[in-house]
Amino acid sequence: MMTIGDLSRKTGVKIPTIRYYEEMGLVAAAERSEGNQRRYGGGERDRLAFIKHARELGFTIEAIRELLDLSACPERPCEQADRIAAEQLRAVRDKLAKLKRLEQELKRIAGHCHGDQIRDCYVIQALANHDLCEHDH
Amino acid sequence: MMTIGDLSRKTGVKIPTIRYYEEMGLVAAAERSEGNQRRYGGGERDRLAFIKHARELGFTIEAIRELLDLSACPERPCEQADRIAAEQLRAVRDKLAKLKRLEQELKRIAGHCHGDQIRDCYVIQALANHDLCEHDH
DNA sequence: CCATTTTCCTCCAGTGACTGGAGAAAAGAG
DNA sequence: CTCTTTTCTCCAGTCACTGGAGGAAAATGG
Repeated sequence: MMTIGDLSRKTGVKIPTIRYYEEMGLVAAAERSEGNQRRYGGGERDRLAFIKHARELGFTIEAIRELLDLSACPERPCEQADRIAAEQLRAVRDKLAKLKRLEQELKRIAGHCHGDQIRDCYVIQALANHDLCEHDH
Repeated sequence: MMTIGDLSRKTGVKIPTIRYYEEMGLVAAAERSEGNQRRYGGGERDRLAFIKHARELGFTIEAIRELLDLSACPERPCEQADRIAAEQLRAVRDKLAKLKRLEQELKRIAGHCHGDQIRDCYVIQALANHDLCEHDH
């Protein structure tokens, strides 16, 4: 049996975060030692690793909850899991598209300033006047 | 003089957000009518448009505060403004790089599932086993 | 066995940038 | 004057943590 510190070191998930996941119901309330300290087995380590991986891929807590519920039912169809992953891919692509537009605009704005003083600063001017932008955002 | 609702419609910034910006000190505390309602002039509209534009480009409130302070000093050098914009560009590029990696991995994971049941679902398996990933994230 | 250090417990507040609801007061229209 | 719309303040919630305070349990060293 591991302490919460052991589990934290093994998974790279911070201790308060583990407790937070417990509070959110992503991991079951842990067994306790005589002195009321949490004790974990290998199953919890795997579950936490799953959660960490999903978080790194940007899944929300809610999506992870669904994925964990699904993974407990091996005989169910995997449509829903595929749907959740596809949805996350779409969300990431949306963000990517937005960020690419921002990058373009910022690159233009940041590389465009040839003034010395704020008076002539293109950064300030571009922010003050939306018409100086090439694309909308 | 505009009411807060007029200002909101003209700039596209929601009323509670305008009040929030006032609380944060991005816009000065507005003049008030006899009945204690906020009243705005064209200067505030321009300032709010500046803030909105900067937020759309992802600048933090703190960065915007600095940019606004700078824009009030036309004779100062514009190095700092350029630095803030360059820093934001860097932040956006960092996020872009991370998201691109996520996109790759999610695309691979989401497009890889040929099972019918959760038992064989690649999405679930990939999340459970980090070794199935091509890159780190 | 005891002292010290490390780890753990719970509770609570803060992050960033808003967002929205409750309840009351002011403004505008007819 | 009434009715509706808008505004006011205050406060709580969002998301996913993060960290501090104050105290108890566990591990380590002698």
